[in-house]
Amino acid sequence: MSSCKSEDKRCALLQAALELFAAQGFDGTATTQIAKQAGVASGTLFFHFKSKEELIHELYREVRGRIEVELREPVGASISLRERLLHSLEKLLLFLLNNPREFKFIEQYYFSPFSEREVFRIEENNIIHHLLIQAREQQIVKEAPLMVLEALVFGPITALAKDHANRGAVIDEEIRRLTIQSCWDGIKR
Amino acid sequence: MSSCKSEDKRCALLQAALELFAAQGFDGTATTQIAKQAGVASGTLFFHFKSKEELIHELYREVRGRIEVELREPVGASISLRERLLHSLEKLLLFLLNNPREFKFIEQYYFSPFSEREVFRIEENNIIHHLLIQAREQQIVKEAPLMVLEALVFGPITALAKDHANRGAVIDEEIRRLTIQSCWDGIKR
DNA sequence: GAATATTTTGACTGAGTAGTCAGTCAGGAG
DNA sequence: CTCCTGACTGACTACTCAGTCAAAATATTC
Repeated sequence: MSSCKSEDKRCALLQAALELFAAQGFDGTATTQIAKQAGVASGTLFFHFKSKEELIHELYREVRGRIEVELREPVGASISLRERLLHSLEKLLLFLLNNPREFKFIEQYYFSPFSEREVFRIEENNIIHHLLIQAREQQIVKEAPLMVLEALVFGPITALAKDHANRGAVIDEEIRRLTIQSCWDGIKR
Repeated sequence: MSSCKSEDKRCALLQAALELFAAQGFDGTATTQIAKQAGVASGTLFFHFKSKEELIHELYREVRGRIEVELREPVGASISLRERLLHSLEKLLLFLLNNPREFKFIEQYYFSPFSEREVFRIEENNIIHHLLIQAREQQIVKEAPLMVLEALVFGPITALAKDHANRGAVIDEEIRRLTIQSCWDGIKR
């Protein structure tokens, strides 16, 4: 925090890793390449991170933190639960569309053997999770297991993000609106 | 088909590759390990497949073929379009739940750099794709881009399959029914 | 500004990998 | 019986890569 030089290099390494991992995958990206892209020597990576695996976990934590911040609701907004939920879903979708590298990295992390050690889901511990529970309690959405409700809202959103990140599909305002609205139609009572 | 000795080893290699890839990923699995698991010499893999990459493509084609067969509808079934669609979705979900290795392999393939060369989607060229188009023409589902309709049905299904394959979530009959029904609620007019 | 602590460097190591190739051997043809 | 074919073998090669380390550079303290 105080000394900037050191934090800068660490940051540059995480940034470079994110870009390369998204483009080439974890195993397709050598640590030397990450260092090169970050503009540091190959050994520096291992000063800041114990191993390549630790770098990946650390990067995951960092990205996940950014998503949580992104979804954080403005205080004092007293609109309806339904509105708040739809708004959060829209924000999540927008974030994933605007940050395809982050999305690709996270999907990769989720399917990698790492994720079995360090538990993960975009879904957990975020506002949408809690909004769904509340909405179910208040009987404005179906009385279904949380797993089902989450699949019904996160599934379509990640499907669109996948189309965009991996195939360059253009997802305009209209498509986003239609999808989010239909997610609601799927879960509402 | 006729000569068994040769086909057997090729088959054993594909089978071993599927298991190991699902458990350890493409890069986490050495060709020697695949050969060992298949009970053949390391060189045999390269007799049947030009390279590791070709083995992966071949395995993908094989798995995809099996899914297509699985989803093939019985002829002469003259139930409604809605029934046929829901039935196909249920069959897809069941297949992915019953074959987590196939699911993991396919997801991995989709996110790997390979898929950019050899185009892929579970979605394309299958019955569900065509049923959705028909249903939209007949105005029994929403007038939305196909991408949206597909996201709304494949998204939740793959989300559940993910929960099951990667986290061991138990997806019972009730959960399947609820999810498929809700997918319909999401797309119906 | 000397002494000490932190950070950075890049050549190096050793483990492991994809793919090769000279040779084995069962079985079919003549 | 002899020759041939081609699936199969496994030791081998050329190479890559994560991680190390001794020394240099830079920052901090007294």
